[in-house]
Amino acid sequence: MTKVRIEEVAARAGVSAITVSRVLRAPEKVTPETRARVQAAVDAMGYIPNLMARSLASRRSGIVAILVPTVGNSIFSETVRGVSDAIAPGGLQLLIADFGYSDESIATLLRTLIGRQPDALVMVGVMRDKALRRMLGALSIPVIETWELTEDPIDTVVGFSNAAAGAAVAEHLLAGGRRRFAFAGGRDQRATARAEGFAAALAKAGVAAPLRAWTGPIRFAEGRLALDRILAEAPDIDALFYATDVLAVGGLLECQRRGIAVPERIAIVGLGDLDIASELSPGLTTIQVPAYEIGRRAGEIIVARLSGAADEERLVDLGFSLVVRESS
Amino acid sequence: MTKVRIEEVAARAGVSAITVSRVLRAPEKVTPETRARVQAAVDAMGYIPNLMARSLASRRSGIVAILVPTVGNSIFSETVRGVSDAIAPGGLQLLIADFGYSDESIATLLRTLIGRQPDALVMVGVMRDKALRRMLGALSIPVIETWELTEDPIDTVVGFSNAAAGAAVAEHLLAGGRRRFAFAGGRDQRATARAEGFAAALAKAGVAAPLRAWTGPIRFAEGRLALDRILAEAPDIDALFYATDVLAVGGLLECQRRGIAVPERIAIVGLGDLDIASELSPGLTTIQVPAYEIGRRAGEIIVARLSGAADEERLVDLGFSLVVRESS
DNA sequence: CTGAAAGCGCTTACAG
DNA sequence: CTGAAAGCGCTTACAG
Repeated sequence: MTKVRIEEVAARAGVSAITVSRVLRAPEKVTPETRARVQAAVDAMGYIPNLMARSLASRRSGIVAILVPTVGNSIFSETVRGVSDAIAPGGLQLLIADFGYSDESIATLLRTLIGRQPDALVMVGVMRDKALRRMLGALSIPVIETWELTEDPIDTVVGFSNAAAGAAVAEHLLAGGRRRFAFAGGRDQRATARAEGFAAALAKAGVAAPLRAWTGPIRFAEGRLALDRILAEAPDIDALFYATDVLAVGGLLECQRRGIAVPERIAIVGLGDLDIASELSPGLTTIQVPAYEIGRRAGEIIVARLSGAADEERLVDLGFSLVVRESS
Repeated sequence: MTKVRIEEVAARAGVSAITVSRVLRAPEKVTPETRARVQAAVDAMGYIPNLMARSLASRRSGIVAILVPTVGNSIFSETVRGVSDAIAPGGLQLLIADFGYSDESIATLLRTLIGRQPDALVMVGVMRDKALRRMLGALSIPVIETWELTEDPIDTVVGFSNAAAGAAVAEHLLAGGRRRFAFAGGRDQRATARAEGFAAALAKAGVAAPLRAWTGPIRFAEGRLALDRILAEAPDIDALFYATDVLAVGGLLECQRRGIAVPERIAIVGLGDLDIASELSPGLTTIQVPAYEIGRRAGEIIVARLSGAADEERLVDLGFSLVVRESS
């Protein structure tokens, strides 16, 4: 297939290139007869418009860029799916990049994404870097930060309060009579916020600061190892909050294996409400977060803005909810 | 930020646009002094090349398009990650689209992806539709089909034999003395191939055909429901093969809940070797598939081909392995 | 080693 | 309702 260009379709239909272009983008502006003739030529020749050329000429790329910590199995793929579902009907396409949880590569990735002239940008997380904030703010396209909240978004932020989630877990565990706490999670912004909210609520209640266990890449095994380390260091811990469900499930299963009674001897709480959380016995108490909804809402905001809607709120708090099951 | 164009950078550096372009793409062709002057201008002005214009002029988009059943939590995201890891060093970007397991939307999605002039295309699955096969074949870019095998790929296929995997499970279960079999899974090509391989091996051994349970969207709950239906219909089933681990885990947990002894009363086998398969007790016997490696290899083939390497094999069988744990 | 000209394949803005 | 001209921001291919 030597690629068909718009001029060739036009020649076949006996019209000009602009008319073909109109039939494809705004058919109502063309008489039915012309339209039919052009459409027939398009179909016969298998013409597929070159979107690169269209983007360059129209200054509209039709691309939404999304930057995620990892394009792998994880709760973020639900957010990606939400964005995809929201923008697909509008004919927008998704350009995806992952920074592998490595903050250094963010600047480079962002520049490459921006070079592609996206009509909007979605990122998991809130950008702290001043220079990058300035660069993104100057882009004059919708820039949606997600999965956290901030009073000062670059443009718009869609998420929930990770600190409040941590506090809600602390209050729940305190109400259940727990007194010796631990927190296990990684070093990223969101886990840190959850840990801080958790610790602050505990401090307010006058109990000892939680033991902090650091985890590596998010996998079930990391949750298991964190549990082992925590119990080795402080055997009397009676409540453990994991930054995410994957870790919590690993910890819960390890308890089953070691014969540690949950929730009697130790309460376990996660965050994310993965499908599996409710399938285990005991079921995992967890913070349910609107992962899909965050993406969906981000996508909807983008579609609205691109079709000329005025900016809505700059801060969209989608909240979270504590789902109490048998593990606490 | 009013966008900076290459002409403006050139003016500031006192050179022509082509020289700026060279500094960015082939710096060794420019004298060190000129290079430094241009680079300084680029940095000072925060110039980011317009990749749409570059793509149009160079007829190289730098984009790899990937079509997946769903951009959600699933084993395919490992494949996406593999592709991403392999192509990122080469500066290629990933345009992703999902067809939500709905075959009708594939043609439309494919045309939009192709309109973006990708330098290569990866798809999960093997394309059967004749017209689409012809269209993709005529594209003159690498087209990699994955997750299955076929003697007649459009271009190159990277995967493993789903039928052989099903047969391997059957043989393992037969060797363990099982005699009354069931299979649970969806209607997609891969699940179907697994079911067929499983049934064929059973037929060869002279045992009764397996009971077939159909499942919906892949979730733990679907595995649980399939188990319930199977045992209601045929209480004497002693071996159950699920098309994927998510379903199998759901079934395994349901057995625990209902007090059905695994593997004594019923053996359960999955496919995928998700992290959680080894964390459960009993551990889940499963077929380990090279999900990440499939993507990685597809990406490597693309990178090699785009840099002028001759075609390697058109059929890359990455195999699978049976991981026997306690559930069978 | 550097640059002027032409062109990539569309759409915009203006006419008629 | 339809089209001729100009231009989107780069790179290719050729000169010098």
